[in-house]
Amino acid sequence: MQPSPERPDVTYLALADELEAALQRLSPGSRLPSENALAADYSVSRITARSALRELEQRLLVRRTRGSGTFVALRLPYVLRAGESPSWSRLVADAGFEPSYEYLEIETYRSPAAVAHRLEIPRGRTVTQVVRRGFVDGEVAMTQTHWFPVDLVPDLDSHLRNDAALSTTLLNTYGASSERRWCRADLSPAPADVASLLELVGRPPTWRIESVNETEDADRILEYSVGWMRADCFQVTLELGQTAEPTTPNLTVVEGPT
Amino acid sequence: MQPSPERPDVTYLALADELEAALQRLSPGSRLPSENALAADYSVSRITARSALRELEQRLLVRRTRGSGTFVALRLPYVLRAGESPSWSRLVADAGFEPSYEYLEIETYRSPAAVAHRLEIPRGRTVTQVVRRGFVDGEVAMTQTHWFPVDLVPDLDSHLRNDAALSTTLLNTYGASSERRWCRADLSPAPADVASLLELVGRPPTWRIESVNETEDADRILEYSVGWMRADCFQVTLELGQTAEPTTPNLTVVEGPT
DNA sequence: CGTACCTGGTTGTACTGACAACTTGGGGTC
DNA sequence: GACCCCAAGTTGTCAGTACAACCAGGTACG
Repeated sequence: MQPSPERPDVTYLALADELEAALQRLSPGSRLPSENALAADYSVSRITARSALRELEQRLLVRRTRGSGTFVALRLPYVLRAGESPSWSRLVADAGFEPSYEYLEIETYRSPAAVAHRLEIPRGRTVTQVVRRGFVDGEVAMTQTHWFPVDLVPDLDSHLRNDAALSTTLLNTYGASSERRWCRADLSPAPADVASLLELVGRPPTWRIESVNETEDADRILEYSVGWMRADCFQVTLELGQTAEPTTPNLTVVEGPT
Repeated sequence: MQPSPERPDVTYLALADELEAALQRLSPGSRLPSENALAADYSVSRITARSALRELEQRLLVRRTRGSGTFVALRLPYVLRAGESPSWSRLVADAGFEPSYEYLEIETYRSPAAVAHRLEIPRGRTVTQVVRRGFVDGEVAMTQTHWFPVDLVPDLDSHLRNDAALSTTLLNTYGASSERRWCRADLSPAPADVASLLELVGRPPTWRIESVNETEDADRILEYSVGWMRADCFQVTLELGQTAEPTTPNLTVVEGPT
């Protein structure tokens, strides 16, 4: 019927492609028809409708929550580039959405060896560990664990109660502005505990971002953090060098020679 | 029974976790028991066994091929770092495996605007397009499309027939050594045509890597390429700055304060 | 007015069964 | 020896069914 490219002969993939096309007109957060409704509309079994929705979920286009429904995913761009240390809340706010945090734990204790090494402090020195979750528009999107040397940021606990934003707290309270010393990002299945925090069933791929920030004068390490971001919430892009503007032409489609 | 952490109460996830633990002892390429065998061994239905294997596939741990079986995935590290332009075949060879290429198309035609812009040549100038697939140990792992200005690399076609390795052809035939000017990587579902080349059913996550290489003297753009890599074949990592050695401690697991 | 409960709707899991599509290896034929 | 064909084994798809887990909104009750 449609001038669309060859639909696959597999029912659920054809349905997924059709739904994907229809998704373009919907705004993030919109609700899709239920599995039963789809099954009835397209005269397929619920199994097939489910498979199509799972395929869309794997394409990071929709987000499903049990008991509630299937919703168009909100996916924010997140570019990792040399020389830039973006603030997560600013990034979300710039995209026009409301960022918020939930602080799960703020504790001070003796640093384990791995953390001390990253912070470049003697092993056993006390550090403050902060575990938090970030929400975009009320939906869980990421979780981070930060470590700070206590002699640089004492009583972080009480300050965070007044001001939820970590970076502004650091700046206002301690005058500490952080620059990124290094960071590393990869895609790995979230460990079970992280998957639970991110409300992910199973262990689908998530972004793991590990970074070390130093003080503005590059004198000491201010912060070491490990974060996990839902791949269906962020379109993470890694850039090296001065790149051209991004375009997504169908370049791999062979164009006819002329 | 085991001192293992809390197994989920969901049957297929528990089975997936059990199989994942067992996978550690297997070498890449090994074959797992068939779905029917697993169903019988663990007294579950084939549906449940399938779900567990699909979960492992989503964790990028196994690779399944219809009619053949389920095999332990071979996942090579692929690090993107400033100042390094790794050759794909060397990377694979260094890991101790046999890289090989299949050249799908080598054609010369007038450059479309998007490509000309990347190559920094006037639009409509002739370019040579090379489409190839890369195999690791006989399994499809990636596909790339390259574009070259023809005045820099004329008759690429005939030279590639004698020497399948693109980079050595460039070096030996044209004396052209390439340095990376920039590159960009992100995770996106492969378009239908790419998914077909990579033998992926549906459109699971794949790495999209776009890069521009310049001549050694940084005088001109030698090559523009867009590649797609199977996420279950490569553990892509981006590193910015001088990073510490990678460790994967369970850092997000809250350690008791002392 | 606020809280607790219930109820309908939605997604998640699990089972059974059947057939399709594909791979691999063996055996037969030329 | 080379080639073709067939059969067994394996994964992929689709159907129907049932129940579990969870969410949200409305209702009843204190």
